[in-house]
Amino acid sequence: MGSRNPFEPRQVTSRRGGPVKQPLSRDAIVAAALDLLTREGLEGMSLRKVAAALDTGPASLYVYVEDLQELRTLVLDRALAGVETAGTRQHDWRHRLTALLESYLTVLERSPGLAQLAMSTIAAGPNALRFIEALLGLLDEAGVDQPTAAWAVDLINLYATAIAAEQGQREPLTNPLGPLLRVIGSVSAKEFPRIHAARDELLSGEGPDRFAWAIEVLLKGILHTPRRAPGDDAPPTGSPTRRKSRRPR
Amino acid sequence: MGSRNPFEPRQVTSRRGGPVKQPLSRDAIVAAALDLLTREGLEGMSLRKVAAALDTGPASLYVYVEDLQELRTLVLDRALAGVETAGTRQHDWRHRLTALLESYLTVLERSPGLAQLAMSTIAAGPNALRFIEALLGLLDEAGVDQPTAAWAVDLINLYATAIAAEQGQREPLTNPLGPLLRVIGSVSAKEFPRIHAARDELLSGEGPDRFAWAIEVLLKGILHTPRRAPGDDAPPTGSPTRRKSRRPR
DNA sequence: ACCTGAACACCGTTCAAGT
DNA sequence: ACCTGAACACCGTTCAAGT
Repeated sequence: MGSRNPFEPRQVTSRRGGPVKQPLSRDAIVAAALDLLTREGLEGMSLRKVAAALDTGPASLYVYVEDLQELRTLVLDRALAGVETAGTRQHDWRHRLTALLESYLTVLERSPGLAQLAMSTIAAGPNALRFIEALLGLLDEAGVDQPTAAWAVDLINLYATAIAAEQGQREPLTNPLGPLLRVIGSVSAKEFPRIHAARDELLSGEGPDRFAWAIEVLLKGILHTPRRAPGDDAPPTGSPTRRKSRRPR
Repeated sequence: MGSRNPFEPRQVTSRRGGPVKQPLSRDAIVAAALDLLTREGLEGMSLRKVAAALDTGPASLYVYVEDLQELRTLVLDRALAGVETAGTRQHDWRHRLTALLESYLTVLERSPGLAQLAMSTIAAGPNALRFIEALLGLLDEAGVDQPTAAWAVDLINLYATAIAAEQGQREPLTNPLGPLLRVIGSVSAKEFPRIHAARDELLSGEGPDRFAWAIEVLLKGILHTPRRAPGDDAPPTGSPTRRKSRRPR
């Protein structure tokens, strides 16, 4: 029909009848991928489907994205933009830490497969950094010394991610039952007496209650396990190593 | 050449020049799959490759195995057979708990991709149950009450699995550097002052030291966070719930 | 009952060819 | 420089056909 404007290339009606086809860009690709992930899960976020959603072929994406792994990293950080790190000034650090972690969990649970992706991706984008920065701030407020806080961030982050991944895993399944604990109700008292005896407790508890309990455990443990004893400024010279290293890394 | 004996069907020299081709069986399939997983990682354990290793076509496996997901579950439990749950009588519960977890970790690290598999699989086979039974026993020795121990098992198990999965993830990568922390060395002091200040601490520490510290955190936290206060036999009627539920499950 | 070849509906990635 | 069709080397799963 009209002449082509090179600055707005190929204004074509989209397949889904949307207004206009966006020109390809890294951002558009990541946005489409996150949309697919949210609607169809991790398996649904293939390069071919992302390309199809953008009305192009899979080969076109390689201009903007190294490979699938890089796309996943970008998608994860884009999703983490939804994590609330602001934090109301009103509450104490404990409330705000819980709120921060619940926000993180909510974001991971909103897109099925995102938590799985978070478990298998390095995730050092700006939004992951913002999350870590906020965690460090709250631990500082809590009175945790810096070396301890540094490791604690890792522990908390890993646990929260793992919880989300585990819950995401059993969402498509049947019941609101436990994680690796479902066969447990019918376990033999002879072979596994303790599991049998504790089977009701093993299966009890809503996810959020367990999460809140676990966070309490982590915080209480962190507050009572400084990497250096309170008055111990210099690293000990005798080096009373905790345990023998399992292997060098 | 000779006549075929129906009880030992198809005695054919294996592709790899091994002695004889085993008749197909669930056990042989799982063994071949675990072998592939150990040697080639999670991607290498495809149904087609397992079939090829057994000198047959992929369709043949479906006689013994429901689908890939079931095969993964079986492979995981077979691998967990390597976890040492016996425990020497000599040491205290703390030593034995650490030894148990290190055995679990060692098994998960021996086969690259196994930890990932453990994160995405329910794993309620006999060997997973044996591991849980042992954990419950040690927590009981430690004086942890049963309701607390039940949730603690889940927390410890999830953390250990997640640690292994994270470490397995960066094994094919370059350096002995941190988990989501590598860009962190060059992070802007303006944008992320706390990360910048703590960057050395964030990157410090060998994997085993961090793991030992984390286990100490978990144990100390668990010992100090009973689900019910020590003298509190009945659940409280007023139900002072910890926090509002995020959503029903 | 067990096994299989062939097909189906997918993958990620590459590359020569087009604009 | 950006985009693409076609191909390559894979997937899991199904099914009719063989023994």
